[in-house]
Amino acid sequence: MLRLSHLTDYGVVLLSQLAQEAPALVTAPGLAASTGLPAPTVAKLLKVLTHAGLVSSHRGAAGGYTLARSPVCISVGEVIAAIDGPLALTACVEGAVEVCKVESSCPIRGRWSKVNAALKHALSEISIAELATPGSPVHDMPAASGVALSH
Amino acid sequence: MLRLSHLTDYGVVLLSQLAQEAPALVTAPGLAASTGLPAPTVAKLLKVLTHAGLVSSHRGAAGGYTLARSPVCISVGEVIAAIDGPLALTACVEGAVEVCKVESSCPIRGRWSKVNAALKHALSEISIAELATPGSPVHDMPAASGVALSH
DNA sequence: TTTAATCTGGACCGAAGCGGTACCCATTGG
DNA sequence: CCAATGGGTACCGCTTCGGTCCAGATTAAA
Repeated sequence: MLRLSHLTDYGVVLLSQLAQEAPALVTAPGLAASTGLPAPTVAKLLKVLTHAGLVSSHRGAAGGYTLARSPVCISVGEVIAAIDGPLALTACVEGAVEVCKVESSCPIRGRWSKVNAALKHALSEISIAELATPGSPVHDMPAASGVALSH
Repeated sequence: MLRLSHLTDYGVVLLSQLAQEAPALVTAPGLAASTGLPAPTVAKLLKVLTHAGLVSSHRGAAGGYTLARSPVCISVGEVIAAIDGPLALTACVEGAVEVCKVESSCPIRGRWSKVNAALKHALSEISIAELATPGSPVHDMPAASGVALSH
C-alpha cells in the first residue's frame, strides 16, 4: 500500500530517540527499553544505520551509539534509503540494468523518474529533528484532502 | 523498498494508453495487446479502476473502456490510492483505529503524518497526462542527487 | 429471438519478500 | 584476564502479492 516497512519506521523512531538523548552514549538494549521495540530488532537496525553513516558506534565494554550528525542534517529520505534500499518506485527507474519486457510498447517509458524525483525531493526536505522535537503540533493534518481515498 | 506494486505500475500504464487512444472505446484484450501486459491482469485492473471512478466501462457486445475524465485531471496519487490502497506510510497514520503498542513511549507519535502529507502533495501534482504525453523529455533526470544512496 | 462479445465479481494458488530470532566473532574498558 | 558491548551472518515462518480461472450479467448485432 505504498507503505514503508516496519524496519524503516523503527529506524526513524530510533534516530529520534537518539536525538532526544543526545549527546549521551546509548546502548542497544537501552534504546530497546526506551522505545519499547524488541531488542534483537533494535540491534539489527543499529548495525544498518551505522553502516549507512547515520549513527556512530563505540565498541567495547562501555560502548554504545550516538547520532553521527545533527538531527537537522538527517533527512527522512536518507533513513528510508538506508534501510529500505534506494528509493525507486518502479523497476524502470533504478539501475535500469534489468530489461523491461514491454519497454518498446510501454506508453510512459522513462517517465516514472519524474514521480520519483518529486518523492525524493519531498522526503529530503523533512529532517529527523522535525519528527523528534517534542512540543510541536502533534495532531494529524486534518484528513489532508487531496489524495486520500476509500478502499 | 518503498516501491509500488506491479499492479499500480500497470495501472498507470493502462491509463496512459487509454489517454493516447482517447476518446476511442478500447476492450480489455485490446489494451492487453497494445501494452503487452498479460490479459487477465489487465482485466482485473480495469475492474478496480472502474470501481475507483477513473475509467468508464461500457458493457455488452461492442463494449469497452474509456477514461472517465481528462487525463490532466487524474493524478498519480489517485491511481496509487485506487490500486494500492490509501497512501499511508505507517500504520500510525491511517484509520489509526489499531493500537500502537509503543505509542506512549514513541518519540514521534503522530508526526509521521507530516511526511505523509508531503508525499500526498507531491503525488497529487503529477497527472497521468504528464506521464503519457509523447515527445516530452524521456531521459531520466540525471541521478537526481538528493536522496539516492548505495545499497 | 438468438447469438456472441464483453464487462463483473469472486475464489484460488503459488511464490517471494519481510519480520523476527539466534548464533558466534571482534573489540575494548575495567 | 574477563566481561560487556557492537559486528556480522544465516535461518525460518508468515503474510502479502501477483497471476489465473470460472460462472454470471449485460448488451449490440445478426
